[in-house]
Amino acid sequence: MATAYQPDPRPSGGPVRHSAPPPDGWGVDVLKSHRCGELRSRHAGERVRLAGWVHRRRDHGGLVFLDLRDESGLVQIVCHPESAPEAHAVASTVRAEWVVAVEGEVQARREGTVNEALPTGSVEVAASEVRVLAEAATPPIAVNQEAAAEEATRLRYRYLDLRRERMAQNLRMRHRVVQGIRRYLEERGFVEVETPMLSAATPEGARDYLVPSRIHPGRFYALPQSPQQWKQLLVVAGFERYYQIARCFRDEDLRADRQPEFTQLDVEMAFVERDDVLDLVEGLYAHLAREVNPERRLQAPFPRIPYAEAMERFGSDKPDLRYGMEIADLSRPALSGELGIFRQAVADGGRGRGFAVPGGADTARRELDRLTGLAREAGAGGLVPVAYGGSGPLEGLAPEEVRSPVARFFEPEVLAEMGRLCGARRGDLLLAVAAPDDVSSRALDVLRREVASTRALADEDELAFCFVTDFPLFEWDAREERWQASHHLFTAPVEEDVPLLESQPGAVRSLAYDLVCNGQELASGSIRAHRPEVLLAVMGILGIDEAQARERFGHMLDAFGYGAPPHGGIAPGLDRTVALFARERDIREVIAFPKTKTASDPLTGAPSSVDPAQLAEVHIDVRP
RNA sequence: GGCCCCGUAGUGUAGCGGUUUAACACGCCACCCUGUCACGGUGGAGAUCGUCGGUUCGAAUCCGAUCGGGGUCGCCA
Repeated sequence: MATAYQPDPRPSGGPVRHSAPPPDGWGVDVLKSHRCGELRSRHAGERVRLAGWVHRRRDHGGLVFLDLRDESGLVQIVCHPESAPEAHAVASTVRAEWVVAVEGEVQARREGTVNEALPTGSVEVAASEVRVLAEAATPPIAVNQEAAAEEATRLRYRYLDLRRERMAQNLRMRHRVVQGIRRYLEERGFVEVETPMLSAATPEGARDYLVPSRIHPGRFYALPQSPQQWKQLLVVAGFERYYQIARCFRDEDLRADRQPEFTQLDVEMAFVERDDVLDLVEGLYAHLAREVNPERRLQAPFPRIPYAEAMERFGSDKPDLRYGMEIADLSRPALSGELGIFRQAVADGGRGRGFAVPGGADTARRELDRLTGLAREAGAGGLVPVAYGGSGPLEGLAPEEVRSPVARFFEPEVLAEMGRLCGARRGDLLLAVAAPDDVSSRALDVLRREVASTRALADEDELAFCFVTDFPLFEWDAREERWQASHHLFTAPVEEDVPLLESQPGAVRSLAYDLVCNGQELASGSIRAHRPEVLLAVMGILGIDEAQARERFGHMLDAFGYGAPPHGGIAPGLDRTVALFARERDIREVIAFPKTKTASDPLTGAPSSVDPAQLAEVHIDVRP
């Protein structure tokens, strides 16, 4: 498929709208007495001055209609050849996207000519004067319709793309979300503090964007991947409730939900425990959803699901809770059959696990093959489908009522028991795999999401938030054969697991948590290890001895030595949050000037080559 | 970095070895049109098919390289 601009999936909302229309005269100045979109029947008889872009022209030879568009919306201008010949003559020459000023009288439209689809549709402005303020070349992408356009074209002419209703609405949505965040946090005593963009490179985590130093030959600043250390230092400095809407940079490959620069709502709080942070974020998102997405359903309080439970029930640490299909352990009934794969899996420390697809019994063979392929790609040896015929509960299942390639290995009652464990009824389809837990989780997660997607089980009008908690503190990096911090290295372990630090690092739970909505991770955070001895113990597991710790994190350890309050925080991704509320699946649709897949900007040409003299100043030789 | 998809008038697509003078829609230009609102009607202009190279009697069409855009795995919280 071409990489085309997808049609806007949302119901068409007419012209650009504001949550609260501004009062009359908001935009009063020399050129404009009113804004196009605010004119209503009550303005009939008023003389107005308007200015904006020609959205569309309808030339009847005699009469000419202009749809005039400004930030507030559209209004129809009518130009009569008899009563205003000069205005009519100018109107006959204007083209789409020309900028014009109009003076005229607001008139109620006569009966039968009212346009119900337009907020201003009950009136029109009879022009006495039309002035051209700027002509416009024919735009390479149509501003007045939601037509497809190549991503590169959209970005090269982003200023035109942003004139279109969808993008204009998305950026206004972003503004409203940001304002909502600021108001919410302001009411709760948070202080917004800026932190440096030029800081020190860190070997951990993502690749840094580097900035060469002119004053220090051979040295580099790094753009922040996040203000992590700064925010903790601010808390140590006595700012008990800090936040920042911070730009972050990561030099990694791009995705629909990843840009090289992106925005985080960075939050840190002193004297808090995990639930204080979660309560705050829950309140914030419930507040934002009510404000910008009042039409969508939301369940509060948000479920708080430990990581282990999320993996067990959904095979994922970012479960989509909008549909059921929870995973069940099928090992016990599976072992009573003759099928070798289940016995083998259990003998190897794995299990038989599966879930039921409601109404899936009629799934075609071809589709089952495709799902099997997906399970294999995820590492499973195969997929065991069981289709239960008829309707009603799974009692008294006859052999001919079960359709499965493995039916002959099991008594019908055993297959029924497997179905019951997944909550299946007749008419449903059981999908099961036999594998180690990490493999079955991965495979069943893929299948769950695939089935939900093909069967359209996820309700787009629902916002199913949840928190996932108690992540493992470490994860094993098989390639480098060492433990890595699964969140980041300042994350505190769960207190009761501290004794396990030495003996079983993999079993230590952390006070890290994620905010998840509709299967997407929106935020990540943790309570921090603020006691130097715990921090050093954690670093020890990560292979950082005290000397190295002093070398690299001495400033943090020093700071924590001068009276660090217990603290923690979270960092929601703003771009993802806005995309969620704007019902967009690509964060590029909610960023004014995003980068392409190859991290370049077709509008400005960045990244560009620079003058050799400029390079010499920062002591850089570029290899040919 | 690996794999996959796409690149044809301004825009989006069709054409996928030879009756193609490269088609269609929107847009654009001209003329007509006094109640339209995705106005309507008639006519017209506009493309060496991303670029370079190869195969072939013949290439938009097949092959290779390259550039650009997108997806995905790795990477990334």
